Amino acid sequence: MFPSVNEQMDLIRSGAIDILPEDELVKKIEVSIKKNKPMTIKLGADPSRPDLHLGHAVVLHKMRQFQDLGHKAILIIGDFTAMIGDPTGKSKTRPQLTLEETRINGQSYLEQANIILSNDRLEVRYNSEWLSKMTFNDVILLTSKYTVAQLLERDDFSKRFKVGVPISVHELLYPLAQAMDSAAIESDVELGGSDQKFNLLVGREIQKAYGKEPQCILTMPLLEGTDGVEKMSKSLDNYIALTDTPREMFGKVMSIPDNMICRYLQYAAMADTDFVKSVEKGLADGSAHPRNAKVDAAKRVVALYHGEQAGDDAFAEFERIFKNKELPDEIESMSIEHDSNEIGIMDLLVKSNLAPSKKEAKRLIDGGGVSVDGEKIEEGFAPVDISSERLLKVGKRKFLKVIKL
RNA sequence: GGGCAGGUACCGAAGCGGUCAACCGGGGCAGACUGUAAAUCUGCUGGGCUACGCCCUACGGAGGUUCGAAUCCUUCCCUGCCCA
Repeated sequence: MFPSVNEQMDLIRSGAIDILPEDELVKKIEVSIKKNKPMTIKLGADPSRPDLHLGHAVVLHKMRQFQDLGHKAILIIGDFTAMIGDPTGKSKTRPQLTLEETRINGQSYLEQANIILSNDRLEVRYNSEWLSKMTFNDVILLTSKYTVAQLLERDDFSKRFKVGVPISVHELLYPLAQAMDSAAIESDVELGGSDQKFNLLVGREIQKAYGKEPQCILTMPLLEGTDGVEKMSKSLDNYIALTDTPREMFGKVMSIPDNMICRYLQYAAMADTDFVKSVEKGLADGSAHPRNAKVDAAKRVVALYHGEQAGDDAFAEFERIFKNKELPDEIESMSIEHDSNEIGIMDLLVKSNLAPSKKEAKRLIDGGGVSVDGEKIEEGFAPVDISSERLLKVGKRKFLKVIKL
């Protein structure tokens, strides 16, 4: 039924940062094989940000591997915890979501996660199921199992504490709430990003405190965003969404710094380890050209989510636009409402949402970034005749066809 | 409850009566170049106005002093530290 322990461990180890404790995991797998019973793998999902990106995908792919090995995936949608507000991030208090909103977001999360996960052996649970039922007594009981000092061990808590950035009590409770999830579903393994290590380990302790078998934890690296420095996140706008179009995906991968190529090959394109190593070597000794390596990585990422053909097409399009400075295949069009046939270029840019304000439009024009039908606009008040279709270009990659409605 | 230090644009951080739409850094955007939406260099980075000038809104909130405030005073809110 199940692959051998070694086979399983090889796959499980690939790309992981920490597996704690590893020998315990080996034992769990042995038992699983002996009893022919799948392990329960937990992954918590935060439904406050409904757009999944390649950063989330790293751990989802790991989950998929467990599924492929025959184990059972449980996706916990943190609808309850999202209602309280996520503590990660600084002093900003997140807007509280209603239960309804979290459900909608949770649904959207699920749809996107399904791009990667298999539908077999997948269970979805909402943590309000058990967390919302807890009484204050239950909370006291839970919080008595852990100490302030233990909670302050968490890196970001201790840093914030030291520097004097406020920490609200409910934020301290967050790891405990998440740990409750593990106790509730009796997970064997919990997956997460490396920043989750602390929370995952709390899960172990709380499971023990509630008389359950403690879970093992597995952390995956946090993929850097397209800037190559900060971790990928929506708020930093350095992310590649799972639902990005092939063209966007390709372009965004091409925008990563060269030193991120191998990292992306491994964790964004999910290329196998040997291949990544060979590219690494090639780049180091100069036998591989960074641009070509990056193009290859970009193609692979697009292929992973849109198919191989899409990868090739995206490459062709990229060459056309950026190397040959030609026009993209398809350009969106927009009808503009206006009284007369002529409209000032600044107004046109604002109306077509290519600039947020006329000031900004002016800056773009002054900077030489605006052209109409291929001709650079030099003057802010230049009139544009929109009785027939015009091609607007702003910057290197914003194209829009406009015509009077 | 008491004492102290703070709250400035997307973030960090100067400014402490006029020359402040606010130094500087990061980020973002645009340009040049190129091997790419890499790297490097340059410019821009509140809003309105046919506009290299004028006007409006902005420095936690509300009042006040002043010809004039982000800068001084009062009060309120928020945060951190120390003491209880």
